[in-house]
Amino acid sequence: MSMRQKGNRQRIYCIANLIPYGKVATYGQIAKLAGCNPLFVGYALAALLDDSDTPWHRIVNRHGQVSIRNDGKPDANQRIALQQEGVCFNVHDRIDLTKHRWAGPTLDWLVEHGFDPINQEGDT
DNA sequence: TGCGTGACTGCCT
DNA sequence: CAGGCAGCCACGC
Repeated sequence: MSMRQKGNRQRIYCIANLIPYGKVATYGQIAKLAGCNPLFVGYALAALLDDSDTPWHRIVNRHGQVSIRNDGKPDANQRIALQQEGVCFNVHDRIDLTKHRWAGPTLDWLVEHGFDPINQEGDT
């Protein structure tokens, strides 16, 4: 696996790359999958370049809103990119996570890539 | 070589 | 019900 990197960032990127078109994931969701704090997810994505293959624009905060950068305002381009994928924003500039939230990778994928399935909420 | 920065979330008071 | 605090990886200068 190319994910043998000890850094959680590589994991975060790998998971982020799985987010399908028209779907969004939260920092906490990615964090739990990667086995690290949500804070690191933000840190990791902040280091991504605009030309990165990682669909970082599909990752929003737990309020369903576009993340706010150190500029003091959300990246309008992120919202536009999401809207182009069919993601709708509410009156409060929020995404309906109950409709657009990514269900997450399959258990097979987790095992295939050496992730810890036990860490996931496999409750019934 | 060491320190500060950097896109968040959940629990406690 | 709302606000504040703690968590701890990787990169640049």
